[in-house]
Parts: sequence; structure tokens; C-alpha cells
Amino acid sequence: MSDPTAKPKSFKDTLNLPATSFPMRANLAQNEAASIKRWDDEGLYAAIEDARADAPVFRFHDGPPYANGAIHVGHLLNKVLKDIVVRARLLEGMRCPYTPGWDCHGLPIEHRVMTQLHEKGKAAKLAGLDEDVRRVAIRRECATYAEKFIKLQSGQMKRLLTLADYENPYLTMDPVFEARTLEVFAEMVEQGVVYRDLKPVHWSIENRTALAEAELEYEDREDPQVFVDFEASDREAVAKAFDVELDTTPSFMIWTTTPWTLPANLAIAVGPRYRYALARLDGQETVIARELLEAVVEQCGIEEVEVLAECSGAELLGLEYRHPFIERTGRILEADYVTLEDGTGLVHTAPGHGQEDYRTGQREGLEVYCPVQGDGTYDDTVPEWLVGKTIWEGNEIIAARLQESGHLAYHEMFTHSYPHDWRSKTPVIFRSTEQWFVAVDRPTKRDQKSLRNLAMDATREDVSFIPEWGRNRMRGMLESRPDWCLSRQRAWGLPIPAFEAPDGSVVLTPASVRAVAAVVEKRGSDAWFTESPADLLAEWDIAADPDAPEGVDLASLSKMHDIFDVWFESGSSWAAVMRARGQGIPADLYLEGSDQHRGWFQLSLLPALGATGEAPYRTLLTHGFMVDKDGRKMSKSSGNALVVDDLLKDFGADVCRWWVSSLPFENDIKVDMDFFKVAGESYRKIRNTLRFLLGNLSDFEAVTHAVPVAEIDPASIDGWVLAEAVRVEQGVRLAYREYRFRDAHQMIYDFCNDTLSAVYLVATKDRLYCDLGDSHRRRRTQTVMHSLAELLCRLLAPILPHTADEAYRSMHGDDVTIQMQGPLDLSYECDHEWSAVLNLREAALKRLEEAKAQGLDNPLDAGLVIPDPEGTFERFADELADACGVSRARMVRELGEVEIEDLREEPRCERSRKRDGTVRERSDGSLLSDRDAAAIGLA
RNA sequence: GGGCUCAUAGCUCAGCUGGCUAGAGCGCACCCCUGAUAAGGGUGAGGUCGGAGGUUCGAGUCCUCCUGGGCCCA
Repeated sequence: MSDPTAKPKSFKDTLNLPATSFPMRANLAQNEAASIKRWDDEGLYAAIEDARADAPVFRFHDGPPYANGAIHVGHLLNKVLKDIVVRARLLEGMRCPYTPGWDCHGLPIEHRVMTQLHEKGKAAKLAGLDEDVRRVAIRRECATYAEKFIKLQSGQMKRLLTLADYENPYLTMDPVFEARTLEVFAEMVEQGVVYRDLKPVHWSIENRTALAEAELEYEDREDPQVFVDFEASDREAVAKAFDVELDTTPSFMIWTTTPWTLPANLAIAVGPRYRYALARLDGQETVIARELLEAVVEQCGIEEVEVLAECSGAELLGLEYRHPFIERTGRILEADYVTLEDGTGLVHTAPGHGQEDYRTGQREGLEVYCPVQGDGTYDDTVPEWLVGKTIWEGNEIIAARLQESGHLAYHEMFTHSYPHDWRSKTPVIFRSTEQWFVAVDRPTKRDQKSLRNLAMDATREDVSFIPEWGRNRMRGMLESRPDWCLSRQRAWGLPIPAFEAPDGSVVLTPASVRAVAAVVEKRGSDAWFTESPADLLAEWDIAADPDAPEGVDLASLSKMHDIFDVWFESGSSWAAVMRARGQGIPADLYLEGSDQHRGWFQLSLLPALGATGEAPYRTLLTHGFMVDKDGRKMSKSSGNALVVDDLLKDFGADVCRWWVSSLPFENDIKVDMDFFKVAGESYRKIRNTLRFLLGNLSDFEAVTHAVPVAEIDPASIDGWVLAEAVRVEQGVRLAYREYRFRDAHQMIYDFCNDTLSAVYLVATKDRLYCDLGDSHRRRRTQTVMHSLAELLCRLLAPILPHTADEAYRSMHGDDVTIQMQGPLDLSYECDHEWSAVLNLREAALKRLEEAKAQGLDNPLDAGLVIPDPEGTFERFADELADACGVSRARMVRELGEVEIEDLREEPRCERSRKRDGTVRERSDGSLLSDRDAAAIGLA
């Protein structure tokens, strides 16, 4: 008998404890950089493309971010989601070429550059240059600016561990891209949907250019609202309409928030079915919608009100009125946008200053009169007291003038939401100018259907939307969108290759556009500014061009100065990238923020439908926007924006990616530093699980030690966990394919946290540590653990590329990479009683907890007594004991509850600490169980 | 103002076509282990589902309105 006072002999050295080079601490900030370098050095992207040359392809097209500024959390979300898609497809054994792109042209950059030039005092010098020379100089600055941010952003995106063809990105300012864009334009011209017209467009006075919808921001602004009386021209005609006698001449009262547009007033619109009142308001006879009378009276502070007569709007049609300060008469006409929600029910109509007004004007044959110039001042067609004034001055001058002449019924300032230029933050106006448009309601030659109809058809069912409500949202926008204003009056962009003949006519045909495209492809779009019309059109075979105007003399042509809306360029990327690079159209997937329903998704759809008749994508996936922890929008100005570089430094890309994968991305996403901490915690759980698996495989060589799957006992806990692994592999892969990344994340996490860490790994520790190293049972467990590690590396790779690769290399050495591996395709079925066994485990754990009250704190001091009348569970006894962390389990042939038995009187094995009933003193004097004695060679 | 959308435990989220005594993870409390240790394990306490009506035998789940966010537009 050993000396009871001596320290119990330690058997630690005889155990097979875990050992691995895969550290517990990830140190991501440093180690990810090493992974990136490794992947760069081995040319991972190209190597995968090469290895998967014959694999089925997934066509995924990147929407170009704007080459301005550092990336923000929105980019983080977008790029990581995209990368999960790419890597998940690789996991399936597919090929997934992915070309990252940048939107390079446009006002935001030009605006920044001009500001900088002003600050450096170089702007004045530029202003003195010849127009083309000046533009080339600005463009050169802009290109440099764009390049700088492309470099910055692409570095940051790589830092997010995204896998893409960064060696060959697409840039919208690249000559080849520009040429392809022009060819798309040529195709649209060919289809007859491009036209030039004088139309009201959103106009930025600050930047002297037309703006697209997407370039507007709505902000609160204070403007005057005025009620103005327009005196009727013909007293008797009004009297007749109302069927009354009149002694004085009545007025028509209108309401507007843009008094500066009054000089352009050419008509007043009414709703034919509304009721209109002829009322005496403080002595002045006035026509106003009956329903709005009280509201207007109250607002204008009118004291005496007397309704003289009523009639329908229809009876007012055709009446005329005198403009209050211009020698001109206008007409009452009908329009469907007249409402009784505010105003007077009589709507001031200026066809040069509003889209609806324009349409009405077109229908009624009114002039598109716009006395406001590009700089926001009036031209000389207005009364001399207004000529040269800005429209903002005009607001006040006009109100004062109306006041003096007695035409102003009411005037006050009020605040409303108003469109602003997204760059200069200045208010935008509607102003009619000559612009290029894409018609959404003209039929294309090919299909004899309008782009709108084609788009509605394509989005009805051919395109999938994730989430599904995107369909409705986008179709709603398509239904109501106006013609697309394509032209901008700036320098930094792709020129619209139009020429003007001496007679003022415009020369632009599909063939002439293609001729210019050929020049642009060789020399870039700068050529438009540096070359003569004759040189630009050198390849235009006029004789062979049926659309060419007669008798064109190239030498007499002059270049026009509009450039394309940048949306047309990014909207042509399906052609300039996917089609041109042989990646194929339509793309399987476009993945962007939900704002792109109006932006890139829609403005890619229209050119593609025009040029090819087909949608450029099969599936549109959208994600929501980042908001702060309180659900408010993120912005630099409100100080709640997170800096991506800081996140990467503090948490590492894998943790950021782990967080992204946990999001229900279709909604708004709350972001906060704390959320990354939480993600970091759960990342560590995954990491430790992996580490423990790897640690227990240190003496395992699959080739020599693996137990054939057929020999894995379905009743063993190894069999159970293998069956779980099969389920998880299928489930996660399906979730990835269906873009349910959150589900994949959850399944992986639950599997690691619950199935493995809490159940399987705890249960198998005893055998891994204490069984004879080469015992069948231990090797069986290692075999399964090996599969689990292989599986986890694969399933994690799309989300945690660095960690998965690190773990995989720790298993297989440094010359392999997880990203080249295909799916595992596990297959196994375990004993169907396992779910019942797990229920017994649950019950047993509750009993063990209760037993603590009796001082049975350590489960190894306990045994289980399991009711098993049918003898169903006999074969699970040992596995169940390990799964509950108790020393042993015995089955009894009677009904009842799971019971705990106190084993504290029985000897404890000094090596395994179990009281399994076989413990006795061994030849060296130690107390050991049979298994442990055998494991260390004692009798 | 309009279209689309969101609002469930302290936090992040599941809850499909209405039947749930409303689930998970984290966090928290208590406990075990100290041979995964800047680890691991167990048990447990927390919501009446933004608010108000309504439909229904029955509603977090359907309808209406309201409040507060977000995207897009006017």
C-alpha cells in the first residue's frame, strides 16, 4: 500500500494531451497581413482560376464603388458579402472569376479637384486657357485623383481578405472600358431610344450642370410661399362660366413656393372634376377650389368671405388671364396633377421649369420657355427689373413687385424638403436645356417595345430578387421613372460623341459613335478634346452609313461638349466587363445596397435591354444600410461613423467578416464597436474548437491511422457526431448557395459551440487522453475529428479565409491552401436511437445538478442508473456515461426516471479519475482502472 | 407627402402558410473542472412580442390607424 500522506503520483506524462502549433491567440492584425502576402506571392487568384479552368462557372459582377475617399463600413459590408459569395462558390468546386471595378468619372471628383485647384490658386490660370486645353488639364488632375483612391481602396479591400482579380480591375476611365461604353450607346442609338431635346432637368447652378435623380439629396430649406392673383382677361367669360353677373374683374388665385418661376408662367392648371368657387375675399372676387377655400382664407388671414357661385373645373377650361407683371395672357387648362391637398386647386404652370408642367405644355402646344440661364440669372426676355438678377433675388423682387401691384394675396417663409446637389449641397432648380435623353417609352427597333415595358417584363419573373420585396420596389420605380437625362455639362467624363454642323443640326449615328469609340479605345477619351472632328471620325464610312445626314463635311463639324452621366458608364459594365472579358452575360448575381434599385440595378437594366433586349443579371441581391446602435443613419457629420481601418486594427478582418456573416443583411444594420467585441468572443469560440480538434490530432496520420468509415460504430458518439457533421455540411452549403449567410454562420457556430464543444469534445476527452494511444476506439475518434477539422476549415473558408487557411496549413503544411479544396461531401448514418440517448443525457444533467445539493459536486463521483425496459440503450451505456461526464452508467430493466448513484465510496482511478468499478491497486502501488493500467502497461 | 421596409428578453437575432406554456446565442447569477486554462462544462433567472383598435374559437404571426427608424422619391 502506498503512503497515503505522499502526494498522489501524477500520471500526466502518460496521457495523450493535445498539442498543436495553431495558437489560441489569433493575433489577426499581424497574421492576416502575412496571409495576404502569402496569397499575393503565390498568385492565389490566378492559381484558382487556373485550377478551376474546366469547372462550372458562377458569373458574378462587381458594382463599382466611387473612387473617392477611404472605404467605410458600408463598403465593408458589401465587399465582405460579395467575398463570401465568391469563396462559397469555390467551396462548391466552381470557378468564380471576379473583377473588381471602380467608378472613376463624375462630378464628385471634378468638384473636389476644382476646389483643390482654387485653393492652390491654379484655377485662374486654367480659366485663361482654350476650352479643350482647359478641360484636358482638369481631366488630368481628376484622373490622378481617381487613381490615388483606387489604390487606397483596393488596398483596404484586400485587407478585408477579399479574393478578386486586383491585378486587372475594371476602371470606367480605362480607354477600353470607355470604348465599350460608347458601343453600348451606339447600340441604343440604333434602337431609336436616344434623343436630344429641350426639357426641364434638375440643374445645379453651383456646378452649371444637369443632374440625375441619383445625384440629388433632399434637405430642409426655407422658401417663400406666395398666393398670387392672376386677373382674368375677360370678365364676361368668367361670369358666364359661373352663371352670374359681375361688376368687377375676378382673379384666379395660385399658390407657389418658387416665385422665381413666375416669369415663365404660361398657364394655370385646374382639375376638371373639382368644384371651384367664385368668392369675394375682402372685396376682391377670386376663383379658387371650393374645398380649399376655408384653408386659404384662414392662412391668408382674409376677413370677409362671400361665396358668389360655384362651377366645375371643366367650365373654367379655356378662360384666359393676364400675367401679373408681363404683357402676356395665359390660359386655364387641365392637368391630372392638380390636387386638393394644398394650394388653391389652381396650379401655376411653367413648362420650362417643371417636368409635369413640361408635359402639360407639350400637350397643349405651349413653348418651353425658360428665361433662367445656367448661372441662375435671368436672361433679357424678362422685365428689365429682373434681367441679370439671380433667381434667389428674383424670389424677393417678384414678391415685392406683386405686393405693390396688389397681386399678392399672401407671402410667408416656410420650411420644406427640397432637392440639393449632392456634391455642392446647394439647392437645385428645374431648368429646361438641350439635353440628351434615353426614352423609356419609345419602342426599340428590335422588340417594338419600350424600355419601360421591356424592364417591366424582365423584372416580372425572369430576375430573382433577394429579398423578394425588391421586385416590387424596383418595379414601382420603373413604372414611374421619367426619361433618362444622359448628358452633363462637365469636363470629367466620357464625351457624348456628338457633332454640330454649321446649320446647327446635330450629327450622331450608330456608325459615327462607333468610329469615335475606335479612336477612344486607342487614345482614351482625352482624344475627344485633343483631336479634330475629322480625326475622330476617320473611321466613319459615311457612304455606308444609312443614318448619315446628306452632304456631311467633316471639316465643317464642331465637337459638342456634353459628357455622359456616370451612371451610363457603370450601367454599361455588363458589356464593358462581363461581355468584353468573356465572363459572359447575363451575370448570375449583382449584389449591392438597396439604394441601387434606382441606381446601378436600374441603370444597368435599361442599357442592357436597349442594347441586347435581355436583362444583364439573373439575380439581384440587396443589403440594407448601416445605422448606429440607436438605429440612426451613419454619417461623418454626426460623428457616429466607424473607421474601417480602426476596426481592422482592433479586431482583424476575420472578426469583422464573422460579424458580417451574422447579420440579417436585408434590413438596416446596426453597427457599434461593442458588436465587434461580441463577434470577437464568438470567433474565439470557433477558433478554440478548431484548436482543440487539431491538438488531438497531433499523433494522428490519416493515411496510417484512419478507421474506415464502415467500421465506425453507428452507436458510438463518433458515429453520432459524424452524422451531425453530414447534416451541417449539407445545411451550411445550401445556406451559402441560397445567400443565407446568417443561417450558415449560426449552423457553424451551434455546431462548434454545442455539438462539438459542449457535447462531443467533452465526452471524448477521456478516451483521447487515457486510452492506449493506438487503441481502436481512440483512433476512431481521431478519424472523426480529422474529418471534422477538414469540414470546419472548408465551411469556415468563405467567412474566415485567414483562420481557415491557418488551420488547414497547420494540418497539411504551408504549401497547401484551403481555398483550392473542393467540398468534402460527407455521408454517414448513425444509430437512430441517438436522439433518445441525448434526451436521456439532458435528464441526467438535470439530475446531476440536483445531486449537488447532496454534496455530489463532481460528476465523476456519480454514476447513472438508466431505466431501459426494452434493453434499447444497453449499447450506449459507455457513451452516455462519457457524454454526461460521469464515471459509469448502468441500465435497469424497469420503467422510471434517470437516477444518480453516489460512487464516492468506490476507489478513484488516479490516472483517469473515474470510479468505473474496475479500479484496484496495481503492481506499482497505484490505484488504476483496468483500462488505464493497460494503457501504461501495468498489470 | 408617396412607394418599399423595419420595430420580439439587457444586447444581437429566430419565430414559414395564425394554435407557443414565445426560442437561440451573448451577457448575467450560481456551481463544477483545473490534463482545451487569458480555456472547458453544468444549471438558472430574464420578454406578452413599439402603441391603439379590429378579424378569429384562437394573433408575435392577418387588417386598420398611430409612434419611431431606414432606403428611394416628390
